[in-house]
Amino acid sequence: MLELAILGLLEDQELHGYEIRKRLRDELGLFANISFGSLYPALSRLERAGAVEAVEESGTDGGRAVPMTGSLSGERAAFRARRANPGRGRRGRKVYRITEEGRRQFAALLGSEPGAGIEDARSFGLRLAFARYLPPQARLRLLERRRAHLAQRLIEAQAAAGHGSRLDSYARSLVEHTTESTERDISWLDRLIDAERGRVAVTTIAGAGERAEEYHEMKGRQMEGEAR
Amino acid sequence: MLELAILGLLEDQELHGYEIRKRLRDELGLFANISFGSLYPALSRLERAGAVEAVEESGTDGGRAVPMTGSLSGERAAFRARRANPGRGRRGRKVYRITEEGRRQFAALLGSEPGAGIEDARSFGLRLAFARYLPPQARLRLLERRRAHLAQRLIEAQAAAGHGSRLDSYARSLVEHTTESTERDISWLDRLIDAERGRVAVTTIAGAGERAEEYHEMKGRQMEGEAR
DNA sequence: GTCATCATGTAAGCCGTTACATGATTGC
DNA sequence: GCAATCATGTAACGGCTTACATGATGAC
Repeated sequence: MLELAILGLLEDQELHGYEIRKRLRDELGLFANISFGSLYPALSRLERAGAVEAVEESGTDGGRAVPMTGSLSGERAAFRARRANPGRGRRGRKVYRITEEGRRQFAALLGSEPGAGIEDARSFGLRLAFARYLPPQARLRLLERRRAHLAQRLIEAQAAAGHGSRLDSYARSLVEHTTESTERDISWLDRLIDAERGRVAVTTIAGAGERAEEYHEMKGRQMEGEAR
Repeated sequence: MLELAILGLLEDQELHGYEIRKRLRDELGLFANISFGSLYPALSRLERAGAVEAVEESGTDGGRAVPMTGSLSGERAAFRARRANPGRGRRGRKVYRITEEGRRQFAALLGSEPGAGIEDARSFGLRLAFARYLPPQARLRLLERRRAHLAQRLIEAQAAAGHGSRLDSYARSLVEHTTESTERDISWLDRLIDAERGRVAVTTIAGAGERAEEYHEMKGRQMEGEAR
């Protein structure tokens, strides 16, 4: 799961560990503050598995550069200090890039159905956040599976509320609020599913089936207006 | 955490493991289907720690009885089969009752602030579900802490959304939906906090401070209309 | 008598945490 | 120079999961 998140962020640009943590927290809101004790070992595992590699920081390396901190003097100092120490620009900072093997692993992780098991909110959120790397049909399946799961939970909750279950006001308030949230989640998913079905129809008509590895990447690059 | 949930359910009535699992899933909606591999070891730990004890099933034991399955012939068979085998009525079913020590541990667990750490949704939900066993002031603190936590997350999310963070439509939809949900959670908490402040004011005027061990228990029993 | 369900348990392992330890960079 | 923050890592452990194993009860 964490590895999926890391690979997903690295698909987009090169990053170092500390920055990955920040993105996960601030940008996606998933893994509210993942701990370093998870993050760094995960990066090591990925590196050993050949999914990522340490790279020279910034420069003319073709990929998107590591974001600057905003301090001019600091960046100059970093430039001065940079040596031929793989992945260690600005001494101590280890920048990772995803490999081809890593992209394969990412696609596999992203596409794999969590075998009827957990299917929890975090796992879904993570997959949705990276949905642009999923083929349209898989995207639709992801949304529909989540919808079905929530609808099921709703049914069970209503069944339990029906027979007996004398709860005090606190527990009742909690259950009711949870139910409302779930209903809103389902409406939201319905909207996403609708939008997605439209897209799938268009794609199918155009003749492009479930084949390619990346989707809407062009669009993504355009949105950023970055040199390439 | 699981132990808190178990003790909380047992505060109310005697139960066996399988039934505890069902309650957690159907009634509270927390721990969607806790696994037996967690549940039974947890019960064993609690028993070893003297927090719970196996008891004779149903009969005239003073506590609330284990719920019947609804099958008359089955219940008669269970009665016939019952022997002096601690906690094993209906052969194979092990019914637990909370002890005085268990009540102390429960109060301690319930009241303890999760040291600035996780403070996650599940932990809060669990504590709220058992809020009636908390002194009014502690109840208020629980709600306010949760509110503060969510408000903080909201601020951080907005800060991140402000500078940069070009997300694609999927990630953006996820972030926006999450933000809306958080805002709704906060409104809900505000309502609970308002209601609670009223109660605290009344209690304080009446002269009852933060002392007793159980609250609104009378009310709870009345609501159920059960023989005692 | 047989099948679904109820019921309890053990073993291995995953995925994450906290606590600890270290050092570079940068603002003041 | 000193503190705050950035940055990387290790060790121990916590809590829950899956998979496996077993057996009783109850409906038909």
